[in-house]
Amino acid sequence: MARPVSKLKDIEATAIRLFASRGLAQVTVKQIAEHAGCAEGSLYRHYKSKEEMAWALFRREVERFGDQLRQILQQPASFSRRIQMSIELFYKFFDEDPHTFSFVLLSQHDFPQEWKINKESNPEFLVADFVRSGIQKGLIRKQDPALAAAMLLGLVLQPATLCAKGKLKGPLSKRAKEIEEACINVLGLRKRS
Amino acid sequence: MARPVSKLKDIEATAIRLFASRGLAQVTVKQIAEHAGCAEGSLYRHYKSKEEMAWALFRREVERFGDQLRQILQQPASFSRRIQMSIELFYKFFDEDPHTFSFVLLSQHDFPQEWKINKESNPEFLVADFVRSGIQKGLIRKQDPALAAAMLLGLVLQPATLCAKGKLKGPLSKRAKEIEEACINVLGLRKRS
DNA sequence: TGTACATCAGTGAACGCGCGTTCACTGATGTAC
DNA sequence: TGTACATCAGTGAACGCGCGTTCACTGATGTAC
Repeated sequence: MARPVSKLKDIEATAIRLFASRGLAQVTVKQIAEHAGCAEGSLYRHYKSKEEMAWALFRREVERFGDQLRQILQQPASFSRRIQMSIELFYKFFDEDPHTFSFVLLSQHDFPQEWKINKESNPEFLVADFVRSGIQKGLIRKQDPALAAAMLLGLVLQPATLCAKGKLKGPLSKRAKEIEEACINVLGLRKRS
Repeated sequence: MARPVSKLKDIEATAIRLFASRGLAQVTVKQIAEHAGCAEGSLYRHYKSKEEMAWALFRREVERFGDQLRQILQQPASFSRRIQMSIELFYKFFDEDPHTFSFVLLSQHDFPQEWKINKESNPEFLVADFVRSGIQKGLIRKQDPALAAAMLLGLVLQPATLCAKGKLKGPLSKRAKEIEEACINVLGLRKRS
């Protein structure tokens, strides 16, 4: 029999919600405790510091997404089909849990230690590898994989970011088709691949 | 005869440099003063607070860029030519003053008051208007202008952001050609326009 | 030209608030025997 | 089954550091007459 469920989940969910809406630096431990309905000290039963908690949450969520992205990109489906599924995955994540996704998108620049994320689970690396393999197999136009990956990321992330800030109307899943097409155009996908 | 040049320029340049490399919240007034070679109190001769200074610098730089972008987009040149010039402008700004540009790119999410930027000088609005006019004149594929503008921004900003973080090799101006092509593909520019 | 005053940027010690963090205590639960 | 002890999450008052900001003072320059 496990111990009764702790307040950890409440604290984490609250922190993510507040971080997403106000930004890391503008959220105090006191506020997290108040909104989560617990004492300020509780946070320190689970994390060494506020900073460590934020980083742990960020990393966990990026890797959770990255793991699923890797599975999709490694499937034996066609190139364009894998692009389609990736974008659908992305927007499913976003629409299902906008708070978490906003948190990740808006606070990425607060974590200089980002590179510590496992390479296998890092979306940036995964996309670059995917592009590289596409070029190598002659499926897409010859180009710099790093730059192409950056452009793809921008194409997908920027609408999501504006959505998170309330500047673009959701849900994002409605936009998947258009963005997918843009990705294919940018990569210069040859027909029938 | 004007008063001798104050330390204002030093303070601003130093602040921008530090903000760009460590992030707004991680930079203290003490550090700015030390690196600028003046007393902590000096900052308050020119700005009400650290926060106000950061916002003023951010706004000034965005509007400075926006003003030039507007001039380009309003020129009587062809649609694709205006895209080309816009991207060149963007990367010229970046390459000429990477600190300032990194500061703007990396700290955008720290300013919820961003909407206060004059509409005429706000790159986001300008791009959306440009797309709208292109659709109206039948020069590009019919599409949601807000989404298309978001994608264009992402296409241009993401490589710059990765560059600012040292994840993509510069100078960006070398990449202008490829990114320009991507923009044209995304918009679905009809031939001879 | 000289004198008196106003203005303003710079100084740096001092201040005090707000914040993240600590810690002694509590009570609930698991474990050993 | 009962008893004694260990473990652990939660509590909230207290702490103290670091930070942004203030303020009385200085000296340089501009202005009035």
